[in-house]
Amino acid sequence: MIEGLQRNYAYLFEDELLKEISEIGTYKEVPEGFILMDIGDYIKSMPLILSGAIKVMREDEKGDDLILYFVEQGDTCAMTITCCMGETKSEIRAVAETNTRIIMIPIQKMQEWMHKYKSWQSFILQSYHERMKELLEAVDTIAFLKMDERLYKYLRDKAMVNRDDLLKTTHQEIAQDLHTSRVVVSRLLKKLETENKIKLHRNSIKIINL
Amino acid sequence: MIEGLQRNYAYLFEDELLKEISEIGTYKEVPEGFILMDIGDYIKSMPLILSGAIKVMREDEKGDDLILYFVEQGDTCAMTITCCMGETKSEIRAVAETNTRIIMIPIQKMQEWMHKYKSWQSFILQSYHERMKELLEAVDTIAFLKMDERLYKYLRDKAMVNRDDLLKTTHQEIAQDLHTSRVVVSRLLKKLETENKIKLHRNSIKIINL
DNA sequence: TTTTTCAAGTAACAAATGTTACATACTTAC
DNA sequence: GTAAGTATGTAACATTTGTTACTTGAAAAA
Repeated sequence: MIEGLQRNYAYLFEDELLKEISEIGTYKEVPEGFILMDIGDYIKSMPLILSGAIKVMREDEKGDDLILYFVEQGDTCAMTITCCMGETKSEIRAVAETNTRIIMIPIQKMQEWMHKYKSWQSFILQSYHERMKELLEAVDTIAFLKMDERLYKYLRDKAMVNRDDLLKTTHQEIAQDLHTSRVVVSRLLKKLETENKIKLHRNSIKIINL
Repeated sequence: MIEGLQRNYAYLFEDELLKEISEIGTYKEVPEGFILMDIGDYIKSMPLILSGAIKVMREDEKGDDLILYFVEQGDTCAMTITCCMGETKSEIRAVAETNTRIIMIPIQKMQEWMHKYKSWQSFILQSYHERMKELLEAVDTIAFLKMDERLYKYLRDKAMVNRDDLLKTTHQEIAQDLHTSRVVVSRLLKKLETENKIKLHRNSIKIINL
């Protein structure tokens, strides 16, 4: 368990804190598609990602989704911090994009360490900063890009966190993530194919020149 | 100077911290339209709002704006905290929506107080939480609402922070805030008027049943 | 008063996105 | 094998949003 911790967090945290994390945190492996946190959940622990990736989603009144961003190893979910601090409900849904290994830290420790370890405090504040920036990037994408650009960006981001330029997915799933319809996605994917940016297959999409 | 501080922050901070704030912070009055912070600026102090309101904006590659949210008295700009902590550039533009009174806190103190005062640490984290929530609400608005709904929400929000149901503004200004065109705004305003939600005049808009 | 400037109204059209309906082809279950 | 289910392709059309161009009317300047 401690090896993934070493690899991703050793340069961030002092040894004593790393030791505490490995003693107190609970190691967890979750499969692709696993819902780590849902909208309205009360959060009692925060995840440190050892490997894999997490998809952060927002939901509209009708229950339809919209992807905000992906979070990768070495990161945590800043919305969790927010929720833990304020003891409020989650505003987002976090879904494992790939098989993912995490360490869960209970919120009491999280708060305790804020005072005890300067590196932990920096990490928490830094995480907030990162997530704020990602949220702003999500705003840019949604507000300023047209759907074909959003789609291409989504495919590239997804390929990136999956470390694979061949995406196993369907047009329907993509449409759900982008909060649009399957027909629109098919149409724009076809366009991207004629532009030689992707290659379409059944149940998969290959990204050219990732 | 200390009176606005008392009114908005006395219940949040211990007396000693309030005293430090009033000694160290610099009082500032800025007029409507004043740019408190621009994209790319290096931030050396953070503002505590005593009265008034601030409009937080994002910019696209072409230099066109988009409003994210309004910040009111009793709040601070969480993006500032972010920037101060990380010593990075501002990601947003902050413009005084009304005449606004603020206290500026230099970043050294800001960090020092994080360790010294528990109430300050809570305030900072709480501010992050609030701003994160507002950003998510902005995402909802941009991603899930149609332009007429966004427009109506904008008008109501603007009336709220101005504490006036008669808005002094032009269609052009609204279009810039919503990242659309004047013609679109005029069209939808007309529609809102026929729905008896607003009343249009030259250079002003009256909100019915605010 | 006359002229100029600015805000707003509106028509006509273009582009982007969303919707419905159906065809086709691949995969899986039987 | 055949049948059923699923993914994709595509046409036709509706709606929303963006753009251009021009008009009207109010306010400000001359």
